[in-house]
Amino acid sequence: MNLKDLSKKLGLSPTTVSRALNGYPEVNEATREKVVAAARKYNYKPNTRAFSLATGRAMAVGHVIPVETRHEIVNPIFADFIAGAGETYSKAGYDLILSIVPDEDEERAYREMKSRGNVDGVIVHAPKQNDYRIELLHQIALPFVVHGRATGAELPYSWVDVNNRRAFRRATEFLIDLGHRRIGLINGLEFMDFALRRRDGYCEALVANGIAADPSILRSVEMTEGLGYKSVREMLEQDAPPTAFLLSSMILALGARRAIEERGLAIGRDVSVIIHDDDLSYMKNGDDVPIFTATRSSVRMAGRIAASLLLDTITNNIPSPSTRLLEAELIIGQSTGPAPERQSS
Amino acid sequence: MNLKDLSKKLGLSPTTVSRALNGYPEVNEATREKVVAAARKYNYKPNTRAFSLATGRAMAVGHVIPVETRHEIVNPIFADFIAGAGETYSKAGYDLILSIVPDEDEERAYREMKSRGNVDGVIVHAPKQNDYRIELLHQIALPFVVHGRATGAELPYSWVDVNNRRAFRRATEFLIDLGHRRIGLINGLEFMDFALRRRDGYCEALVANGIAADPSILRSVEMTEGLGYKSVREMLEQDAPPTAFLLSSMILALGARRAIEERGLAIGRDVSVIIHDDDLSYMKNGDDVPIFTATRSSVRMAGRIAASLLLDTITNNIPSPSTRLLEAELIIGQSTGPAPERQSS
DNA sequence: GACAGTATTCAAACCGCTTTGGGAGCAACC
DNA sequence: GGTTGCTCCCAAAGCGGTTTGAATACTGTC
Repeated sequence: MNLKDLSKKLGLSPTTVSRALNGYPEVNEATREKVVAAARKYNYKPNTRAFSLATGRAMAVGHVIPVETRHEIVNPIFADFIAGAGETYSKAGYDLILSIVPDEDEERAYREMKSRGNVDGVIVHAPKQNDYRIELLHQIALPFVVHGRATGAELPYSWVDVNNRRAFRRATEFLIDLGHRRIGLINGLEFMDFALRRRDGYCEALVANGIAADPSILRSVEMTEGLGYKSVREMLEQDAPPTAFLLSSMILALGARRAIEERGLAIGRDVSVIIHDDDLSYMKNGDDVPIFTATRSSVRMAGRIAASLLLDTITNNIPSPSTRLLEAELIIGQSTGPAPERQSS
Repeated sequence: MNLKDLSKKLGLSPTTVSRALNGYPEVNEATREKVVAAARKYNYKPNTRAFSLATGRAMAVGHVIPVETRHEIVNPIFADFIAGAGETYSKAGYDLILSIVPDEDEERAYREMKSRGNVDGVIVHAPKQNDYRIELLHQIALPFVVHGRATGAELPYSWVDVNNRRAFRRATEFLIDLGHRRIGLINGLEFMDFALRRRDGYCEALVANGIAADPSILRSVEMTEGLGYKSVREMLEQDAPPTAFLLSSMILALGARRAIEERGLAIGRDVSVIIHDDDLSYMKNGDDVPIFTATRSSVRMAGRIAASLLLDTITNNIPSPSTRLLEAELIIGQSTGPAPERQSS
């Protein structure tokens, strides 16, 4: 059922039918009602492609996801972000186009989205320092919102981010206040901007308390269960193992727990652990009582916020470079406790 | 840069330019080369909307994801499936449209995809018994491939599935051969077809060995870390706790491990565990040596297969209802061992 | 009753592409 | 030289909407 068919059935011109459905004032109310009723009856929906060809609006948002190289981005955190963003899009009548491409095709993917005209804007995931995409998107004039920030970008841009630096500073201070002096950090990959900010926060707290950062208890890894296990295990095998760990994600923490318990140590007593909790739907940090002490910020909520910021940008409801900094809350769980007495060796 | 502009620059008609680029024979090779060169130079890409309006092909595939009710589908397993499917789509020049909608809008979402014409086909996720979507999609004539199967569907349809029944039968038999008699099953939600098949396989093996299934050691839950923990913990607190567990996913297993170790038991010695391993990129079952004994089948691969099956269906390269049953391999890890001697009480 | 003014409706152009149905130019053939 | 058969190119008609500009019908005014 298309517009022509529908207008024929009603004995009206396509013009009038289109106007009636789109709420234009120059159509008789009685006519409008008839049209609306008929549209419902025949289940008429305007063809998206024709609509957007005519209007120039694609009614879709793109997410470009590079895959299978340095960094595997299709992960549980990403899934929750997409879930949040997707809800927002479908409420607003926008489609979500996911473009999963090999790393080397990423730039091409953005360019094609623009030149083929199948999106009105994009969300930029996993920004790195001096991320080239910000200039690229400015240059090709494709509206965008960054999830995270890209230190070093010269042009202004819209972003939604968690205050990673402050969160990790507070978490580190919390451990220091508990008497910990050797605090291991298992961070995400440090070419990612969020990871750098987290390390900065961690280092700031150490410096402020006169503790020197020790590279042997710092790791920058892909945030998988396996690497969480491996990293923590290696650190625990050192001569002076950390008494506490700061972990950049729940997934790392699951591996960390394995390593710690495997050594016969108890979390919260022998070893303290603080994680960053993205509030993943499939890996909740406990129901009522949190398992891990954590800096918590829902990535699904970040998805919702980024999506609506982008939609507002697209429809010009909002001044263009617009930003949103979310604070993570520090929630106290059972995984932290006072530093154990130092063993005399 | 659009077709008209490009053809003007070349001094040719849009017709010829279009034909040159699309490989039609009735154009001089010299001309074609000129056109192709110019297209590259000006970075011309045909507008998708116009293309698909003209051809009737949307060049896109839809995935409808209901959210936030009985069952949270945006999960790590889903993410890996999408990653696999997405790779295939982008290689073939198709877009992936993700529609994340509240449960009650799911049917409408499919109908709109059809009537708005923005996809050529869809992948059906998480089929249930007698899934209504199969009849619906037949009725509205939208090509589709099901990831999984829907027992009770009357019409034929294309699907890609793992042989869940056999996998779980073998896993159960393996445990029985090791001497286990009380084998707990933590399954996915049993309105999902895959979960039913897994339970069937499990029960078949028990029956074949003269063991009665005991409802007190069967669970059907959402596959989260938290519920894995809770389920296993409850079972271990019973008077006659299971000596082995069969778990429907790696995520459940992470919770199970927590429950088991919390009780001071050792996996593989005191308690045996077999999981179904979807080979998730972020939760690998060990690198070289598998951690858990597992029935393994890559869900990312399933995504690739389902996607190409769908594309073949859309382009009529393949007889319509076409199916693919994948066998899971049983890999032996460190989480299984002989049943401990029965303790005399 | 002529006129201006307003309320409705419609025909046609357009968005950017594909594709049908010719048509020009040229060589080969009789 | 006229017909035939190629090769190569083009004008124009869609695809299914929106939107501009104009036409028609209906009001009220003097």
